[in-house]
Parts: sequence; C-alpha cells; structure tokens
Amino acid sequence: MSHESKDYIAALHSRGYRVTPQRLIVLDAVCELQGHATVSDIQNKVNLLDSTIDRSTIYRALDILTEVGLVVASEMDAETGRVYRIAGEAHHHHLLCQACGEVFSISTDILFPVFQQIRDTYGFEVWADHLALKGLCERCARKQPGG
Amino acid sequence: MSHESKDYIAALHSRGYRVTPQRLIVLDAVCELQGHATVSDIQNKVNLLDSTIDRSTIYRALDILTEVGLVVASEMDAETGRVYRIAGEAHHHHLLCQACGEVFSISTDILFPVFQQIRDTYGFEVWADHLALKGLCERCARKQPGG
DNA sequence: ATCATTGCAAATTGTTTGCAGAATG
DNA sequence: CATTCTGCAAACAATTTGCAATGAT
Repeated sequence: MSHESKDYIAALHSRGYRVTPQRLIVLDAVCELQGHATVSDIQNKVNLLDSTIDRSTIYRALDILTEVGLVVASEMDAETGRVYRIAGEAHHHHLLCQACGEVFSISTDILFPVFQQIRDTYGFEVWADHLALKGLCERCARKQPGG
Repeated sequence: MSHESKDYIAALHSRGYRVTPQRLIVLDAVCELQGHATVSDIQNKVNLLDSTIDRSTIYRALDILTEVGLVVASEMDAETGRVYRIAGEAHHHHLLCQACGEVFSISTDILFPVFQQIRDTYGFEVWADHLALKGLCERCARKQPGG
C-alpha cells in the first residue's frame, strides 16, 4: 500500500479525527483502485472486505480523508462524477474517449505551457491538479472521423 | 434573438419534433441568458413568462433542443453542473476563480496548440468545444498566493 | 384525427443528515 | 469515560418517467 509511507494516523489525529477500521478500509480501497475511483468503485471494494460498512460511512470517510490530505478528489466527466486517488501519487490528466469509453492518462507536463500562457495573458492561475479532456482516441477517431 | 437566424422550425421538424410554445420559451431563455445557463437559471427565466411550465418540461425541451443542435450543453464544475448555450455562438472556454467565484471567458485559440500536441503525441482528438479550468484570478491570487 | 407533448405526481439516483448505540483515545 | 464514529433510516436535491389530458400538424 503506497499510503503506508504516509503517516495516516498522524494525519487523522492532527485534526482531531480518530483512526477507525472503516476509514482504513476506505483508504486501502482508494489505494488499490489506483486512481480515478468513483464512490461506487470504492464501495464495491470496501464491501468485499466488510459488507456491513454503509455507503454514508464511505462518503464521510472520503470527506475526512480528503480534508486531512490523504486522498485527493477531482471531477471526471458528468456521468462519472467525482473520483478519488491517494494523495502524492503522480499527477496526471485524463483523456476520455467518448466512443469507446476508455480513459487514457497523460502527464501534467504537456499542459504546463498553456497554463503558463494563461497566467501571462489573463493573470489567471490555473490549478492544474487534474483535468479530464473529452474526445476520441486514435482507434475510434479512425472509425468515425470528425466525431 | 440570435437564434432567429437559425431555422428552429426546420430543426425540430427534421427529427419529427413539434414546435411548441414551451420549447420556444425555453429556447428564448437560453438565448437571453447568453451562455453558461444552468437549468435553474433557465427555469427562472422561463417562469417569468409562463409560471405553469414545469421543470420536467424544461428538462425535456433542453434535451430535444440539444439533440437537434439548436443549443449546446457542457459541463461547468461539479457545483454548477451542466450549462446550456445557443449553438453557433462563439466558442470559448471558462476560467473559474475558486476564491471569488467569478467566471472569465477565454478564446479557444489559446488551447489549440496543446490539443494539437496531444493529437500528435497520443493520437487523441480532443473535443475543444468547451472547457472549464479552475484556479485563481489575478486579484484573488494576489490576496492568497499559493492557493 | 392522429400522435407528440404537457403538467402533474411519483419514481429514481446520488448524497447528506439525525440519532441511538458502539468504539476510540 | 467523554467524544467521536457507525449503521440505519429518513431527508434531500436533481433528474427522469408514467399517464391522462391537451395541443400541434
């Protein structure tokens, strides 16, 4: 588990939160799902280990884990909604193919120049922690050119 | 109204849909709201003219107007959700300041080079019709540097 | 005269909340 | 042993759907 290196006990305690089995199971689930995990993904994973853990508990755990900085939330597209990943894992953006549904990851670097330019031009500082771009992947673009 | 130039009657009829007062009022509302209009914005506007038009009717009208290509839907951020605008209006992206909440518009041109590069590198064709970037505007960035 | 469309109400989905009992520090 | 936390159920908000009545073509 990549989060073992982080001191999750200290992270929780630092804000007066307690360490509970439910929260650790949720944290593990997010970790094992390796990026862009939805609440449903997480619940499925969690309930394999303990089927009595309620959905509301998962929501609350994710809120708290996000607040203390152990996990990071970001918005995928409208259908997928909010997704979670372990904090500190390599940032990347997503390319969402609207034809086959596949998700591709790209490094943040590729977008850095534009964000720089937006800063220069508009004085606006883009938070580049996560971005989901819709479009067509190579294979699907060949099948249905133009979209 | 900028949509009068479009033949909305033909657009609706071409797919077997009928032209109803409710649909025209919704179309007008989207038009007058001038970009990124939420369902609630639209409902408020619509109900000024006719308070008997139901929310479900507005949802259905927006679906159909989008399907026939008279309006375009896109996702703002998670809180704002889906927004609508008249099709054919100048495309632009949005910068959402997370401190003051203001929305800035930027032209699509600035992002064109990156999308080109993503195409070259990943073979992925980004749909650049609308993008909402979160961050801090100039004024707020000065107040709370670093975010 | 058809058949799509509307308004209403109820169903659905996704998320949040109140509370009594259980568990943590 | 004082609080925080959990599971349950109920509350909510946003969107969708079934249906009888209405209205467009």
